[in-house]
Amino acid sequence: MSRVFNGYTDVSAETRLRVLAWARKLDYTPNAAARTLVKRRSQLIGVILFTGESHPDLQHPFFLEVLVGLKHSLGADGYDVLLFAHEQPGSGRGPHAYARRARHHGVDGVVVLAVDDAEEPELQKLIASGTPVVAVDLALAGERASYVASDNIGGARLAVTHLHGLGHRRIATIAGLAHTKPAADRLLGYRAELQELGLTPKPGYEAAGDFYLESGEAAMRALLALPEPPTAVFAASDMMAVGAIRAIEDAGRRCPEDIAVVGFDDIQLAELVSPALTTIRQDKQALGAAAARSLVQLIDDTETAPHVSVLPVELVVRESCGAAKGVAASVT
Amino acid sequence: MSRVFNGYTDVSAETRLRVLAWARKLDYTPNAAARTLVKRRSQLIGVILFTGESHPDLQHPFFLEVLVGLKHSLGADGYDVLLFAHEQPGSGRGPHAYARRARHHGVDGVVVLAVDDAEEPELQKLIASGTPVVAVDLALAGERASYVASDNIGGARLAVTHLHGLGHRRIATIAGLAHTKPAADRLLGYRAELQELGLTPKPGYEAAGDFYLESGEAAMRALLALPEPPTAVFAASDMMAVGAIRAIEDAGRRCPEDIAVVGFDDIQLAELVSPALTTIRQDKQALGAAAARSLVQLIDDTETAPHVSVLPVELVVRESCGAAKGVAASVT
DNA sequence: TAGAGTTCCGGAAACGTTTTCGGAACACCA
DNA sequence: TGGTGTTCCGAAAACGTTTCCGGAACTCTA
Repeated sequence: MSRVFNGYTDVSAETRLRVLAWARKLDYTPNAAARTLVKRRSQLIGVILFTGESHPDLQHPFFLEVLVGLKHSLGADGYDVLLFAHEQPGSGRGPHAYARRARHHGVDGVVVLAVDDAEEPELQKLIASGTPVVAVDLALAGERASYVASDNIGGARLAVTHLHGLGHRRIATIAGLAHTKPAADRLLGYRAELQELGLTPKPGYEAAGDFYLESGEAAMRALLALPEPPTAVFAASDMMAVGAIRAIEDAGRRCPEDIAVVGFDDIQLAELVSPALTTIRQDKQALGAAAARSLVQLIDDTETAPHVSVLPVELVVRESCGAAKGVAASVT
Repeated sequence: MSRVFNGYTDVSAETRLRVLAWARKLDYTPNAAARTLVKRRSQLIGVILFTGESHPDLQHPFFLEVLVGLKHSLGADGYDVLLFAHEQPGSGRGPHAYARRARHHGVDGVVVLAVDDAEEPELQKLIASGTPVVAVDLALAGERASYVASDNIGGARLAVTHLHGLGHRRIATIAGLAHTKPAADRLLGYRAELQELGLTPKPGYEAAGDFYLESGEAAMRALLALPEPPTAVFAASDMMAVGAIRAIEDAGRRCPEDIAVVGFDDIQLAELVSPALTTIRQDKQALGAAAARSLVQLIDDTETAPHVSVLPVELVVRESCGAAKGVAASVT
C-alpha cells in the first residue's frame, strides 16, 4: 500500500486508484514518526535562534524577516521547521541545549541565526556528526557547514562614501556587538573606506554598541562629548541609528542639519521614524532564502562542498543625511 | 536500559550509574521518532500562523511577540514547536495545509494564531480528531479547544473614554479586518462607550481598515474628507494609527494639536514614532504564555474543559493625544 | 504447449524505542 | 530446608512505516 505514495515500485493503475480512494475516505495521513524511523530522514529543519541574554525577546526585527525568507523557501522543498529560541532560563536554553534537542529530533539540517559563538561545543558536535549546517552571519568551519551573509564590508563603505560625498569629513561610527562577524566586517569596511578617502580616523570615533537602541543612544552621547564631535555617524544597525538620533535631539542638536546619521539593515522602522533613516538595505528575506537553498543542497547532495554566499546591499537615502531622496547606489 | 531514562521501574543504583556513564561516553541521545512511535506523544506543538494573503511576510510585530511568550512557556514544559507559516504559494500554504501537516507530525497540540476563519475544514478535522487546540484571537468551538485574547472591548472603551476625557466629542474609529474577532470586539467597545457617554455616532465615523499601515492612511483620508471631520480617532491597531497620523500630516493638519489619535497594541514602534503613540497596551507575551498554559493543561488532563482567557489591557498615554504622559488607567 | 519473461502484489524484516511479562537470584521467616 | 517475598534484569511485543524478496498470475515467443 505504501508503494502508492512513494512513486517507488510497480503498481497497477487499478490498485492505485483503489488505494487512493480508500485513503481519501479514511482521511489517511502517514505517520511521520514511523517514516522518519525507517527512512532516516525527518524532513525537519532546526532553526536555532539565540539573540543573547540581554535581549531575549527578539526585539530585533531583522531575524524575523530572515526567518520568513527561510520558511518560504524551505516549505517549498517539503521541509518543516522546528524552532529553537527564546526559552525560559530554567529549561536549559541557549545554543547548547538547542543543538542537542535538534539532534534528538533527528533534523535533516540546521540553520543557525544570531548565535555569536562559533566554538559552541554542542554546535561543533552537531557539525561533527555530519548534520548539514548553515549559519547566517557567522563563519562556521566544517565539512558540511555553509555560510550566508550580506556584504557588510561593502555596505559600510557605501555608507561612508555617501557621507563623504555630502561633504562630511568628521565621520564616526557606532559599532555592533564586538565579537560578531557582521559588526567586525562593518567596522572593517568603515576603516577601509576612510583610508581610501584619505581621511585619518580620529581617536574615539569608533564607539561601541550592541546593535540595540539603548546602546546607540549611549554611544552617541559619548561621541557628542568628544572635544571635536563628528558631523556624521555611521551606525552599524538601524536600531542604534534611531538611538543615536534620539541622543542628538536630547542634546539640543538636530539631525540631519547638525549631524547626519546613516544606519544599516533597513528595517521597517527606518522609514517610519522621523527623520526617516538613510540606511544600507540588506535583503533579509533573500538572506533566508539563500540559507535555505544552501542547506537543501547540502542535504540532497552529499558531495556538495560547503560554500559562502555574500548578498549585495544597497544604499537607500531618506532624510537623516539631508540629501535628496531615492536609492542612490548599490554594491555587489 | 531505557528504564534508566524514564523513572519508570526499578533499577539498582549500580546499574543506573553504569548506564549513565555509558550514555555520557557515547553521547547518547534517544531517538525522538522511535519514542514518538510507541508513546504516541511527540512532545511537539504545532503553531499555525497565517497572516493572510495580503501581508504574507508577517510585518505585524504583534504575532512575533506572542510567539516569544509561547515558546518561553512551552519550552519550560518540555515541548518543542513546529512552526507553520509563510509558505510559498506553490506548496499549499494556508491553515488548510498547515493543519494537515501538523496532524502528520503527530503534534500533541496546536496553537492557532492570526487565522481568521474558524470554519476552516482541516482545522475542524484537527479539533474533531481530539487534538487540543488553543486559538489566540479566534473563537473556536470544540470539546478540546480553548480561546485566549486580550480584553478588546474594554480596551476600546478605555481609548474612547480617554479621548472623551480630553474634551473630544467628535470621535471616529478606524476598524480592523472586518470578520476578525478582535476587530469586531474593538468596534463593539467603541460603540458601547460612545453610547454610554451619550455621544451619537456620526455617519461615516466608522472607517474600515485591515490592521496594516496603508489601510489606516486611506481610512484617515476618508475621515478627513467628511463634511464634519472628527477631532479624535481611535485606530484598532498601532500600525493603522501610524498610517492615520501620516495622512493627517499629509493633509497639512497636525497630530495631536488638530486631531488626536490613539492606537491599539503598543508595539515597539509606538514609542519610537513621532508623535509617540498613545495606545492600548496588550501584554503580548502574556497572551502567548496563557495560550501555552491552556494548551498544556488540555494535553495533560484529558478531563479539563476548554476555557477562555481574557487578559487585561492598559492605556499608555504618550504624545499623540496631547495629554500628560504616563500610564493613566487600566482595565481588567 | 512448454518455457521464459513480465507485471503485480503479499509477506516479512527492519528502524529504535517503551513497556510488560516472567524468571533468576537472593533474603527472610517458619 | 522449603516456601514466600522482594529486587532486579533480560526478552519480547508493539508502534506504523519502508523496502526487499519471492512467488503467483499472466503474456509472449518458439
